Amino acid sequence: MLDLKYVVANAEAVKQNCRDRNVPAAVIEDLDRAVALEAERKAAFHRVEETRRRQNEVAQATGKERDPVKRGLLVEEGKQLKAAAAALEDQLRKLDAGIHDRLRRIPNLTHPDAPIGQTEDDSKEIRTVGVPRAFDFPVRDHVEIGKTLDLIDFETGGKVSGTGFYFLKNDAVLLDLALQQFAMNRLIAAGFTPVITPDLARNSILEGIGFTPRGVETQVYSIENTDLSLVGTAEITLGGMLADTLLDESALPLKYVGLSHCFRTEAGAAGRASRGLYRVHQFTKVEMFAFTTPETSGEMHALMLAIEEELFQALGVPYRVLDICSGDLGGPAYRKFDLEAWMPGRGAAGEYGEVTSTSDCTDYQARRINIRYRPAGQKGTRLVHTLNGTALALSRAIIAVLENHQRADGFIDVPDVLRPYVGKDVLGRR
RNA sequence: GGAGAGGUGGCUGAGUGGUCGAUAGCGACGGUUUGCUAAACCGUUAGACUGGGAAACCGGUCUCGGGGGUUCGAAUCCCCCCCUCUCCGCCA
Repeated sequence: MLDLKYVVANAEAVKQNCRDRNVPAAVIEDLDRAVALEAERKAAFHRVEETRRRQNEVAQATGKERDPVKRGLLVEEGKQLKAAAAALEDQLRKLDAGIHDRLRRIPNLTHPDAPIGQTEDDSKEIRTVGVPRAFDFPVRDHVEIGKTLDLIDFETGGKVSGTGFYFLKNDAVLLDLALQQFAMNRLIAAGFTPVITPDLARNSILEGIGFTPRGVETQVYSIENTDLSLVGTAEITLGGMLADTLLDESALPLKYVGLSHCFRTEAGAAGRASRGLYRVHQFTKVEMFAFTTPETSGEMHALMLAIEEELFQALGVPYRVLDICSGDLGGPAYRKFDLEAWMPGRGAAGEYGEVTSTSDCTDYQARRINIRYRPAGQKGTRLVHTLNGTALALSRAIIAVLENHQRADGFIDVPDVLRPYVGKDVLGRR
C-alpha cells in the first residue's frame, strides 16, 4: 500500500506509474475516487474529533460536578453528543473503507532504472552467464528422465491428488533434500538466519504481504471454516513474523532464510509451457527475506541477486538475469530481478525458464503489516523496507539439474557441490 | 477438545467505573558529581493520526491483545474472537 498523503500530493505521477505497470483502467479511476474521497474524509475526521473532544470534556466535567441539577444537564448534553458522534463516526468509517479499498489496489512505485513496458518481453536481459551445453546425444526433458529413472511420478500424483501433483521417488528425493541443504548452508554462511516456517497463515497476513486469498482469480488455497490459507511462498510467513513490530535501527538489517512448502492453485495456467514440474500445485522452496532501512534496500536487493546467481553457478546451470519491466511487476514490487535457468529439455531445443525472483518492495508491505524502526538519534519512527528473493525453488531447480547434467547413458551427474549432500555422484543407477 | 488463570508502555509489573495514556522498577538517553570506571543523585523516555507555527514548541483525537456492546464517562463491566500459561484428554 502506498502512503495516501503521497498519492494525493503526486496523483499524476502515481497515475502514470499505474499506466506503466499495466494495471486495469478501473484502478486509475479508483485512484481519482480515493483522492476525491480523501478531502471529504478529512472534513469528516475533523467533525468527529471535535465532537469527541467535547464528549471528553463533558464526561470529565460530569465526574467532578457535585450539584445534581448541573450534573443532570451535563449528562443530558453527553447523551446528545453520543448520538451525534455515532452518526458522524459511521460516516467516517464508510469514507475510510472506501479510500482504503481503493488505495490497496494501487501498485507500488517503480524504480527509475526498471525498464518501462507492458509485457514480459519488455523486460531487459542484463546478462547471460554460462554457456548451454552442446549435447552429442538426443536430449531428454525432465519428464522423460523422471519416468525412465523412476524419479518423478506424475501419474500417481494425479491419481492421489490430481493434476499438478507428483511423487518424487528414489534419487529425486535425495536430490531435493540435497538442494535444500545446499541452499540453506550457503545462506547461513551469508549471515541469514535459518527458519522453517508454517505452511499455513492467517488471511490477514496474506493480505498484508499483498496476496488476495479470496476472489475468483485467486492463486491461494484456503482452508474451509477457518481464516487460514496455505502459503504460496514463505515470503508470507517470513514477512508476517515481524508484523506490528517496532524495531531499533541497530537491529537492521534482519536477514532470514526460510524453508516452506508452497501451494498454488495456478488457476488458468494449464497448457504449453507448464509441462512436468515447471508449474505445479505444491513444491518446496528456500526463500530469502530481509528487513532493511530505506537507505540500504537497494544494496540488499543486489546481495540477494548475487546469492541467487552464485547458487546457480555452483550448480553448473547456465542462466540469464532479467530486469523485470514495469508492466510485469507484481503489486508490491518496486523492482524485480528474475533468474532464468537454461533448461535443455524445454521447447524445441532448450529454453530459459524462470527459476528465481527477487523483489525490493520498499515500504509497500511494511505499511500494511506495520513494521517500523526507530532511526538512531532521531525522533519518531520510519517504515522498514522489505525484500524477498528465491534461493532455490526445488521443483524448478530439479528440472535444471536433471536436464543440464544428463549423460549419454541416461543417468545424471550430480553437481560437485551437491555430492556431499546426495551421498553419490550419479543419479538413477540402481 | 475440556477446566482454570492470564494478555497493560522497549522489558518487568501495579491499576476493578471519572482526577488514568496509566504507579513503580529495569533498561535507554541527557545532566550533576568524578582523575577514569562504577556508584549515587536529578531529569527525559510509547505509537498512529491531526490543528497552529518558519522553527523551537503548543494543542486535539485514537490506541491498555483484536472487534463489538453497556454508560454522560471503560484498562476497569458485558459479549465474540485471537494468543499465552497450568492441569486433564487425545496424538506424531
